[in-house]
Amino acid sequence: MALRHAVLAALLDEERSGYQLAKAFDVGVANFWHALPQQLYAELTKLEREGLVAGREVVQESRPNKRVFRATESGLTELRDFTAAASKPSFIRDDLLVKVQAADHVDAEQLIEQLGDRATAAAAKIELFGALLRQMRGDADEEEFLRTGHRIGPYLTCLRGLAFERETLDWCRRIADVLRTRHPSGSTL
Amino acid sequence: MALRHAVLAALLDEERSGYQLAKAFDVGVANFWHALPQQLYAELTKLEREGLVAGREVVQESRPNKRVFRATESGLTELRDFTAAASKPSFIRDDLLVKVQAADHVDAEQLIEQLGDRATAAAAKIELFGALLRQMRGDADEEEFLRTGHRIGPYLTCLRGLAFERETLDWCRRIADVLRTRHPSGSTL
DNA sequence: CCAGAATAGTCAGATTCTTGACTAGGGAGA
DNA sequence: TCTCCCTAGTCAAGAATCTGACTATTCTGG
Repeated sequence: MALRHAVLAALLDEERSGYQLAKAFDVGVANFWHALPQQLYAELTKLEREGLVAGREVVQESRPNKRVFRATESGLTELRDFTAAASKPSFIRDDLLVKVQAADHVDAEQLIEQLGDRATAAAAKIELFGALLRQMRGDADEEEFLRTGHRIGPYLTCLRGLAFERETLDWCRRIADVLRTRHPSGSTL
Repeated sequence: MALRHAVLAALLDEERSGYQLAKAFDVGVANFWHALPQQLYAELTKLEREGLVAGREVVQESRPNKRVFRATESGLTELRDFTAAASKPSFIRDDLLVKVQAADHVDAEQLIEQLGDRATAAAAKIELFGALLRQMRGDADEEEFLRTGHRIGPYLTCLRGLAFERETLDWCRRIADVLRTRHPSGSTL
């Protein structure tokens, strides 16, 4: 039941359309939750029916009209209740880790390649999150922004995303090194 | 479809019962995949029907009998095919991050408390993973173990788990500090 | 002695998430 | 001009996951 709360959290500070949400919740961007467009449109429909978000039609020229949503007072109440309740523990679920778990039994070169792909993706996210953070804090430095800034929630989750991707990048490189040392297969030094 | 591969990966090196798997895939322990007992028993049934794992009854005294499983040759092939295919990108999905995203709109003290809870859990996992790593590498130091060790797959995923939990712990503390600075509410310094 | 935890599973039902397709108009590049 | 991508959504079906309950036996702590 947390998708709805993630959506509410995203609609607190600004109005967004389902399409905009879909882009924010995309795998390549999301820093606090991930979901597919279909889930988001469905959830918005439910949230609106329950009065937790309010929608508004925006007529546009030269592109399709859209409906934008904002969290209502009762949406905020719902989110506060959610915050008051215990958080579920987070856990790891990652294809790549499964492959590494089986590292001693599978093709090392394939694994190294996949670690490289993941590293590339992580590097892209690091760039993205770095830019996002700079944009959010504006002229202030981080300490100052976090002390006095206006809206720090998104900044804090973005910091988490950044740390996570950095960790991913380091780990991928380290593991690839270990595997290369054990299997000097390519011999293309 | 990755649960089956996670199970196969767990049954490569040693026989395990569903019950043992269930404990290894528990939220508090899992370092490469998480699943509930029900899922694991169901998956084992399917895997055995498809010949990817082989089960064997073990009669026990003073406790219920059990069935232990091991990956078969065709299970290993399946896992190799899985390794050859591209990995799905990993993503974040965490209640606590949703709450932090909404930090500017919810009760700071509750948030700080939850960050503390998560930090405690992370510290416990750090202990656990540290002990696991020491046990796996035995007398060797890490570099040596990773160069010459026998089975490094589980070690590598455990390293990832450890790094992740350390990152979680640091982040929780940092965010709690930030929130305390902005809301010197308790005034119980 | 009795309660509760650990071992070792099973079943049904609901919810959530993913896959894949489909509509429709406008702008940009080859 | 033709095609592809972007905006902005919708629908259906299936797979994966979670909630919650239920059966047995044995060992352990109070």
